Amino acid sequence: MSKIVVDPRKRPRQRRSEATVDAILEAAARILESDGLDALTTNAVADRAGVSVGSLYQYFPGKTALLAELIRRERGALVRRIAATAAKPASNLEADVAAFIDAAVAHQLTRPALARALDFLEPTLPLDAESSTLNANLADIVSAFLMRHGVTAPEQAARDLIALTKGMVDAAGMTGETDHAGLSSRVTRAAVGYLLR
Amino acid sequence: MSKIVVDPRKRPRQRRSEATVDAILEAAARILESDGLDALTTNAVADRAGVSVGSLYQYFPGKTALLAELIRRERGALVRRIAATAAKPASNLEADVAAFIDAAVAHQLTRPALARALDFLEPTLPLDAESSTLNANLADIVSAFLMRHGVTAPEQAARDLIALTKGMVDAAGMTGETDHAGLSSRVTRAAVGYLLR
DNA sequence: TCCCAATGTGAGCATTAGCTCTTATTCTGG
DNA sequence: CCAGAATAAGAGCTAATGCTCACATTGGGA
Repeated sequence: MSKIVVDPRKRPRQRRSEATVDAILEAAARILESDGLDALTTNAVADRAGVSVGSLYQYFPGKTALLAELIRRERGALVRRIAATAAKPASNLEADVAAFIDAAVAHQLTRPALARALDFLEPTLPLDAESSTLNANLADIVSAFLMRHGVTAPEQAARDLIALTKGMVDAAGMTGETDHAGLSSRVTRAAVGYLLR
Repeated sequence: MSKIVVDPRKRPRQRRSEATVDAILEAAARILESDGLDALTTNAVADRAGVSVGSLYQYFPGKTALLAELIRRERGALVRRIAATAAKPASNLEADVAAFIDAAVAHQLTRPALARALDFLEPTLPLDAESSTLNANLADIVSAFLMRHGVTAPEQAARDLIALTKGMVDAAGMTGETDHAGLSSRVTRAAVGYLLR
C-alpha cells in the first residue's frame, strides 16, 4: 500500500478517455458488488474494464483515489436526489419525511451491495474538502429541513435518521428485498416515530 | 489468498495455548479498531499479539478463520446479553423493547469501531452452521418476542429493528458519542415508532 | 525424574498486490 | 495531411502478504 492520495489525478481531455474513466469506475463498482473488497485490485479493475493498468493509473494516482471518485459519484447522485426532494416540500412533516426516505430507498436499493460497501468504506477514506462537503450536504439538507419543522437537536436527529435509513435499507438489500414501497413505508414508520415522541 | 477455511482448527489443550489464542484474537480486534481492515495481516496480528506467525497458524488455518472466530465471540456475547434480557420480560412491549435496545447499545458502544467492522465483515464470511445458528439466534429471539406481543410479520420486524439499531449505534459510535442512555432512548423511540403505527 | 506430546519460533518461500515505464496507437488543430 | 499531444498498452519491478516447515522449548503424566 502506497501513500494515501485521494485527488490529484489527470483530467480526461478527449471523448475516449472519458469512456475509459467511466469503464474503470463501473468495473470497480461491479467487482465490489459481486466479489467484495478483497477482489478489488487495480489489475482486476483494469481487466474487467477492458483496459490496461497503465490507463487506470493515467487517471487515478492510486486505488484509494479510485474508490474516492466512486464514492463522490454515488454520493453526489444521492445528494442531488435528496436536494430535489427538498425543493418541493409538502410542509407536512410526515409526508416530507416519507418523500426523503423514498428517495433514499430508491437510490440505495438500485445497487444494494455497492451502496453497502461504499457506506462502509467512506469513513475510512481521507476525503478531500470538496467531497466532505458533498457529504455534509446530505446531513445539512436534512438538518435544515428538521429545523424548519421545529425539531430539537436537528443535527443529531439528521445523523440518526440517515443512519437508521442506511441501516435498514442496507440490511434489506442484502436479503434481496425488492419491495421498494414496503421498505420505504417501514423506514418511514421508524423515522416518524423517532421524530414525534 | 488461499482457500476459504473457517473452522477446522486445532483446539488448545494447555493453559498457555489458550492465552496465546486469546492474545491473537485481541490483537486482531485492536488492529481492526485502530488501523482498519487493510492493516489486518497475519504477520501484524502475530506481532501485536507478541507471538510468532507459526503459533497463529497452529490455531487458525487462515486469516478467514481468525475473523470468523472473532465474530463468533463478539456475536456470542451480544446474543447472551439479549437472551438474558429476554429472560426477564416486563410484559409491556415498550419497556421490553427499551431493555433489548439498552443491551444492544451497551454491547456495540463498548468497542464501536470493532462492532462496525465485524458487522460489515460478517455477511462476507462463509460461516459454518454453528455460527449461522448463533446469528439466527439474535433474530429469532427478537422475532419470538415480537410474535408474543402480536406483531405482524415478526421475522421482518426483527430484521428491521436489528438493522435500525445497528445503523444508529454504529453511526453514533463513529462520531465518538458516549452518551449510552441518550442514544438508547433515541433508538427506542424509532423502534417503538416502527412497531406502534 | 524423564519422556513425549503439546506448544512456540521465525526465516523464508510462493504468490500477488500496487504501481512504473517504455513503447505503440489514436486524435486534433493547423 | 502532418506533427505533436493525448491516450492506451502491458511487461515487469518492488514490496508485502499469506503461509509452511524444520527446529527449539515447555509441561504434565507415568
